[in-house]
Amino acid sequence: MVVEELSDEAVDRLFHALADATRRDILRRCGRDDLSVSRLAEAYPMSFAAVQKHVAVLERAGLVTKERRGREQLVHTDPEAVEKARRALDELAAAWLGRIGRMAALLEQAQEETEDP
Amino acid sequence: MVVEELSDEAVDRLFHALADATRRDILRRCGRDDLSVSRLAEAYPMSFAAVQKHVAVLERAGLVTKERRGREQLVHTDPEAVEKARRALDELAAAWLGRIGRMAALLEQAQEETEDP
DNA sequence: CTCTTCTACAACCATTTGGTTGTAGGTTAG
DNA sequence: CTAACCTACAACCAAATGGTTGTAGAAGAG
Repeated sequence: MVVEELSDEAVDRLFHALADATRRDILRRCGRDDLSVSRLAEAYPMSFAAVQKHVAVLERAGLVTKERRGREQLVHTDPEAVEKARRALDELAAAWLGRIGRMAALLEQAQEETEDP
Repeated sequence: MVVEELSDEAVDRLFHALADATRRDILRRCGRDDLSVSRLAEAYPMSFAAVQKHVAVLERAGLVTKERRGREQLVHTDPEAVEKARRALDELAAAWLGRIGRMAALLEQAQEETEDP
């Protein structure tokens, strides 16, 4: 897997897509099972078209892909997507917590005990 | 620090706040050094009031806090904020990547889960 | 005290977002 | 073939976003 640099716009789209409870729920559902858009739409108190738009936002952010299966379009969450988001967070953290030397270790080891001054 | 559960609205605010390049840059700058709002405003091609609004968004999301210092208001990023965002991502990942065994190992290795229900 | 600086906040405006309905095009079932 | 189903997309609307300017209040500097 290639470690692609994420542009500002890509990070914008990523976090924007994640900033909505319905879209996060779609990610969860389509992570467990690939679902068609209309199957998804049954789960939410909104129109089919609205769900279609949410899926489009997720797709533009690279969080899901669609695959034609007959007359249905199956949505499935990209397993690498979470890594992209995590990497974006890590880059931010590396920059903004640079003054706390401890963060370097935190990044390598991901997380450890977080309480000492 | 207690591991607080993040409400849907809190996660919304978190990711929404992160979905803007100017705000991410503010986080970086105020991670290296606490800066007053007007000092920050000098760095961006927009008005003081606009920067003030960005800081307010970050503050509502819990990513920064403001501390009065004389007539200035120093902004500094909350070192725990990145952990909150990371935890939100981890919870999402745990739910949506449950079917991919590989991810479980990654999560365990990346973050020692310190909860017992 | 007076002047300047820093901040807060209201009012306003253009654009985007999140929702709706409606229409049209493919694809499968009978 | 015809009917039913799934999807794509346009047009529209209310509300939120991201920006502006302007006014007013606190706090330091001189």
